[in-house]
Amino acid sequence: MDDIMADTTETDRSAATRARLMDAAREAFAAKGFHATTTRDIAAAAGMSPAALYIHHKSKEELLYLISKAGHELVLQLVRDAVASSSDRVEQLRTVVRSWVDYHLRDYTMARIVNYELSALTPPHQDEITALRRSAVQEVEAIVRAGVRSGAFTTRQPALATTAILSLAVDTSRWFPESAWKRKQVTDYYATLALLIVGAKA
Amino acid sequence: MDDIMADTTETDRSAATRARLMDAAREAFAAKGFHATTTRDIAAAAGMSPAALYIHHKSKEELLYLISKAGHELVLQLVRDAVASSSDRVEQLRTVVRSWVDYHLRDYTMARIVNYELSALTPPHQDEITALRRSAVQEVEAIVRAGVRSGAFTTRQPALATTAILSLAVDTSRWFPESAWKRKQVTDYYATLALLIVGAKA
DNA sequence: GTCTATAAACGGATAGAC
DNA sequence: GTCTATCCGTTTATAGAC
Repeated sequence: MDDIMADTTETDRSAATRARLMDAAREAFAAKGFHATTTRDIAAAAGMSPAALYIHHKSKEELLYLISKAGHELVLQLVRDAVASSSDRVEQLRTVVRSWVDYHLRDYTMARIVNYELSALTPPHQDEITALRRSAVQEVEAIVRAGVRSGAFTTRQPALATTAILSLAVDTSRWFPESAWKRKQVTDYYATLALLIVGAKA
Repeated sequence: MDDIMADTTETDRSAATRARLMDAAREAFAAKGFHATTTRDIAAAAGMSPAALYIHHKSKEELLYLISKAGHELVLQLVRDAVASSSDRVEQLRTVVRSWVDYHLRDYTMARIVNYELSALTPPHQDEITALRRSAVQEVEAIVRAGVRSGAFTTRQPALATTAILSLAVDTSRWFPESAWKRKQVTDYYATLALLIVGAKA
């Protein structure tokens, strides 16, 4: 009993420390970029010595990889949830854009890493993350194409339309925190624009 | 005469070398980011030793600054040319979007630096570049607002519409070179989308 | 698990010969 | 103006005490 409790406590503590380091790394990578961030920055922000970082993570790049992977998995999940939430293409697209944009605004530090730090990953990690990313994009494109087939959307450029819609969402993480707009305002507007772009029937 | 010719030749040579270094730096910064690029990378790509770089440029950051400034001035010029090209708001917006997008696709290495390496500039340089950038954005927003006033556009969100249109253009520099689309296809499509976003009368 | 200390390599920038 | 050689601060990561 004591052993089990002790183990659980240890595991929780360890997980908490790992998470603290990931949070610190995420903030720093988002603010200055991966290469401009030092392990000293991350360790200091997490309240520990640079050496302690290496007990919990193999390298600085591993931190980036874990953050990027978590962020991409979140996006993928959010897209799949949106698809599952309705069988109506208009509703699916509206939901996916609302979720994607809201996520980029709410969690713009993670979004910046997801969108702009891919090239700092090692090639194997880059490949893995790129595959996740492609899956998410293709789920959105599938909604658009299905809507076109069913007659719900009228765009003659489903692939380019998808790229445009996702560009709107992606780019928010670049400018958002400095702008005066509220999250809801941007989310609502971009969901409307997405339907306009695909030519959703009124 | 000899002196004048000699001076002119020297100046030309020097300018050419400076340009070669800026080209090399632009490619490297665009591919890997400012902080991941070393002065050795730049010098090697320009075919000279690391030390030679410092005869032509004060620092690595100065190279970034010169590239970013040139890129922003080009954008500003292109926006002003578009405004001057017509008094019709629809035509102005169509032209500015076409130029902006085409520039981002044609010169995506410069565009990446313009869009994504601002935080690597020194604070004074960052301030200067940000002012240039704001000017360009405001010129576009002025077109949209003028169009709304004249009844040519119907959007009720001119500022957000401008942000959306520019986001489409900006984000192309992130994904373009890897995609299969041709420049003209993207340029035409995005000019059409811009008019759709502002609600241009058919 | 965390620390201090440090190894080992890197990177921006300069010195001085040519 | 360009090179080779190098200075010297910084950075990632590890060693070893506690």
